[in-house]
Amino acid sequence: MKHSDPPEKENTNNSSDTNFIRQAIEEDLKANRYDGRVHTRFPPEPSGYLHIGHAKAICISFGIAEDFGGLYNLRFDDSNPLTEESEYVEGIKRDVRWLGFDWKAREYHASDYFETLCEYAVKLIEKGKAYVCDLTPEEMRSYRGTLVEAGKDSPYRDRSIEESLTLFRGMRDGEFPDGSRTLRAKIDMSSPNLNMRDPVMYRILRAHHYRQGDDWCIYPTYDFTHGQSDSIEGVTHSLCDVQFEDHRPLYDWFLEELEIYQPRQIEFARLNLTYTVLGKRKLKVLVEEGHVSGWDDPRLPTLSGMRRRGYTPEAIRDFCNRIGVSKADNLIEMGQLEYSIRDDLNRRAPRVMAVLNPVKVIIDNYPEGQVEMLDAENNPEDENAGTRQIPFSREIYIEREDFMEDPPRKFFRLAPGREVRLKHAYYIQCERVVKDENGEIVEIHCTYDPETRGGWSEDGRRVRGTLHWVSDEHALDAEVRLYDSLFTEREPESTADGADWMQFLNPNSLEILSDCKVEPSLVEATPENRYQFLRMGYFCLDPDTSSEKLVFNRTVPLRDSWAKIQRGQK
RNA sequence: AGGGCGGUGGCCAAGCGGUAAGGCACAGGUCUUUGGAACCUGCAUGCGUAGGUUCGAAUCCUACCCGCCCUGCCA
Repeated sequence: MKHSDPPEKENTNNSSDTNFIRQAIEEDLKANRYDGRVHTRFPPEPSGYLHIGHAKAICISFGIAEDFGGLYNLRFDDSNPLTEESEYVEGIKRDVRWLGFDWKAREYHASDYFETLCEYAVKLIEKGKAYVCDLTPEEMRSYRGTLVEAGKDSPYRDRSIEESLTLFRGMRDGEFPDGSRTLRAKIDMSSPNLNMRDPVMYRILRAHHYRQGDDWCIYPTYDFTHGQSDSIEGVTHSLCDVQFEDHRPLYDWFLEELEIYQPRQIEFARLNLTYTVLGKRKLKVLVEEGHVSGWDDPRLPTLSGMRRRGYTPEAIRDFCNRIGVSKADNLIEMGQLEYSIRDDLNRRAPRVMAVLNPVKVIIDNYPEGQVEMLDAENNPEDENAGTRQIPFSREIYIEREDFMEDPPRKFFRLAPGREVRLKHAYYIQCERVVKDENGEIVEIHCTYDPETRGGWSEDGRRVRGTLHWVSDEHALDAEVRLYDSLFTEREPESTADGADWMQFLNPNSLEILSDCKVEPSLVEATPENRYQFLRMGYFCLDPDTSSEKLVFNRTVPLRDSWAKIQRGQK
């Protein structure tokens, strides 16, 4: 792989082209450190689904490789048979592919290196750098020492090489019970870096591995697997979370003692997002305890949830580019993510009309039984999007909140005596309202001006408000699901009083509107299509849709300066 | 308390000894057949604090303060 040109800038509004990792790689290239190669990897454990934090990591590792004309691997770090399943590897692959990355044939599994890893272990034993230890887990913990006190050498530490070799073979051959012995690296029990205090390399564990079946009863630990896997794959730059900074000396120690190829590890800060949680274990709790409907619940920051909600891969990648890369702790505001999805969908999503909280409008002077087909542009941001025809008739629905009997100043919508424009249709003026016995408005009677077809008048009359609407007779019924943040706290995991994050679950994170009216063109909607419901936000069809019922998810509302004005008036 | 890593506006983030980029948010305004979008303007005499070096410091030095991570046979 020959490197020549600096990374291309695909977006000038980001700092990704100058981040410290790219700088380090440029320097390595200049120094010809890896023969001009750039080869990265993304190493998930198949024990859960990917979330937006993983998307950041993927965009960094794969994005850098792409920009430098290098290669990238997708490797499953599957050294713990207790938590891993094929279902997750399939889910992860689907999500990475959806994000738009193609790892070609470079799909690897650390479990495929088990035999090699075993040979590595034997080599370290032979060098006197590893030993079989008979300490129980409790004993090992007490021998380890504390953050401030050195640990003590295990009584088995000076066992002969031959004995350790025999014992390790016995471990592998299933001669000892689970957990009875471990293979440990012989490093330094007094190291201030706890990872260097004779870490465990192998454990005895009779568990079925989703790929290796029952071939093994010993499994390597992550620390004895990860670095060597990168080495075996010829990875040049192992980009990871800052939490592994402390492990780097250990990985380097293994690689040096093993005398094998050594990649360069560079750490960056993981993503944190306001009003949600991103820990894999926490997401699992939410799913397993039924607080959400599944891993793809649209309220979750999982990629499958975001996909179902209507997020596009382009928006997610744009977001990842915009937030930058550094080592400092960060908490990105949800608004940043919303900006990226709105920016993308504004340009691409066709506009349609849908009334979420319908109230009937009767146009008294419109001929009964008449139907007109009106031209409507599909997307004012895209000249090539074309137009469609929408039916107009005497009885229509408008948004309940677009009418007020006694409106405040600055309310530019429908009210008694007021004239507004029906988008793509006519000007209408409110004449009177009909209420039911509870005082609820059931009908708004209006008159229309036939001279304003298309929503325009020759006389230069100015109309401030424009409403969306759907024709009663032609409308499709739909359910619309509105989402709010999953948590009520900006940082549910670290509030001032240290309360448990679960208590901040937002009870109103899902609002179901079951009596919505949408324009007829939406019969053709599929979950892949995203729409702007005019003035309401961006929506997409949910897979829960059946032949009886259309179901839409609100991806994100439009920015709403009217809501802001209202807030200011209160 | 030991080790590792951080601290630049409300949230991110450039900056690499020559006098604080950019984005999001926010505030005004223009325009508008979406109260959307777009466009314009404003938004750090200041870079955790205190000293020092220098003609010149966010950048170098010293001390201190604060935050995060590390005591699984999880990854």
